[in-house]
Amino acid sequence: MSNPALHRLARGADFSIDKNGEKLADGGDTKSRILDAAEELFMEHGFEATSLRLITTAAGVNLAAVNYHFGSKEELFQAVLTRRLDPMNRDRLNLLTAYEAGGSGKSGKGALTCEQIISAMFVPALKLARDHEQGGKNFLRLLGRAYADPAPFIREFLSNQYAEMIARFRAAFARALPHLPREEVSWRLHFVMGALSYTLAGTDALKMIAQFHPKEVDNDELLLKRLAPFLAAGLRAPLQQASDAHQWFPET
Amino acid sequence: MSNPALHRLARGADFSIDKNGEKLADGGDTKSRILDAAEELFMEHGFEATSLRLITTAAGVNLAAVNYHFGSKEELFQAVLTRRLDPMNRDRLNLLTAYEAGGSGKSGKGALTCEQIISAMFVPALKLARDHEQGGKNFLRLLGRAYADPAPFIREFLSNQYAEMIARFRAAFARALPHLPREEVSWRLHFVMGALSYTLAGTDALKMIAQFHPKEVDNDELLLKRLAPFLAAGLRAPLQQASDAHQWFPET
DNA sequence: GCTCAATTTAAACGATCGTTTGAAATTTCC
DNA sequence: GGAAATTTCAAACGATCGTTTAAATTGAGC
Repeated sequence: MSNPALHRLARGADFSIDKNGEKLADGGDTKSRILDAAEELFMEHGFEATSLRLITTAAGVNLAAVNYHFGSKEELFQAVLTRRLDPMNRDRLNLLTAYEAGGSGKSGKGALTCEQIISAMFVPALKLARDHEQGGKNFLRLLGRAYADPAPFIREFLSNQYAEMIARFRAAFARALPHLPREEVSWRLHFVMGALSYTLAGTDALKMIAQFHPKEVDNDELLLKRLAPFLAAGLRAPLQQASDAHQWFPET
Repeated sequence: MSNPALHRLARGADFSIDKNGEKLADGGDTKSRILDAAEELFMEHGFEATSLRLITTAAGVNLAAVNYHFGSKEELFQAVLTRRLDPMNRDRLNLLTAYEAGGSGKSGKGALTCEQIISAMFVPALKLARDHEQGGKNFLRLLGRAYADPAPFIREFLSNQYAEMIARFRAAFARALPHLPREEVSWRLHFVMGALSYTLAGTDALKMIAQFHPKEVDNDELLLKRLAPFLAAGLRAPLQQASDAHQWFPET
């Protein structure tokens, strides 16, 4: 076997705490411990500023374990994202399919409402924010930051991961908003995804604005329940005519 | 003089191209050349992934010039942000003051419309996107990415830079939307700033969605003219009642 | 119990990082 | 034009990075 990255066959061992109980190493096998520690540290410091030594120390494993089990630091980062992003986007597609099969849309035959489509996007993210005790919320913030990361391998990875979901949701919004040109629908979908990812990632910037209500800062559920009506109203905004553009910005 | 970082008194030399015309070193003195190169490279690769050797080579200056003129890599990054962010936010405040002095608001005595407030936020950003031949657009993308950067010194710097502007615009929105609770206004302002920063930063993610119209991708003016009506509609959305929350998300 | 593959371990690799140093070059001021 | 201050320069600093190596340890199958 020349490629050590191919040795990743799980053995099934499920030990718990470290033998001397020193570190905060989580339960599970080596790969899971690395993924859990990397998820939290990548979220906290970003990809470039998080060293493999920091991750392996927090996970209570040897430094070489990352390259043995995942191949490289970049592949570890992709594995951290895939572990939760893949099921979340699959849930989104399944939810959208279920809504479309129900056929209770109000804006045309077979078309869903904007509220239903937004719900299909947000509910799986909300499930991630609630279900896991701490891993889910860490991941949502990590995902929001990955969206803004300039590293080419991250951008390409996310493009591939989201391609199918984007296509399906753009088509759904186009049916829900038949009066809008296709490109306007694309732009508004972009705004929705941008606001969602930024909101989930921006816990720190949030304190700056909602400084009087710090108790809500880490409540992702309330956050999404405020964001969804905001975005639904934006999606239904009347199309801006070229002759009205002057009301927004001065000429030249 | 014990502190070399205090030697930053401009001499006023304004030479142009490198003596052998090799690099793409911009005109101006050493400090300006460093700032220009750093602005572009920080935008392209992010803070951590951009080395001082890359910056100084692109600027055509010696490696030690950064530490001599700015003190450290972090102080250089803050100088890059301050150079354009400070005038932009001052323009925003002046524009808001001018609108308030005009007193042509429609939603109450002395209150501005959401369109006017959004215009005061967007026009200075739009000016930056148009006026400078390439530096302004580079900076807007850099700023959007700085918003999502987890580095503590970046987050603290931005909080201080934006504190005054946030307070003024929150008060303006609160007067324009008197029926909304103060905390709801804070949330919606957060959504507006998030969508703006994400939109200005996300040129790459944008290609993923608006794939059929790549000619518009780098047209920040058209982008903001589509985003502003979207956000104005969101700001005016009716307040979500607690009894209506079930329409968005399932219970438990 | 032995074998062999899978995993873990300690140690080191070469490369690159931000920063510092002291001397050389340049500019400023009188 | 000479003295002093400022800026540039080549070189090196110690530290840390991701990755690799080879030996030690572990576990499963016969």
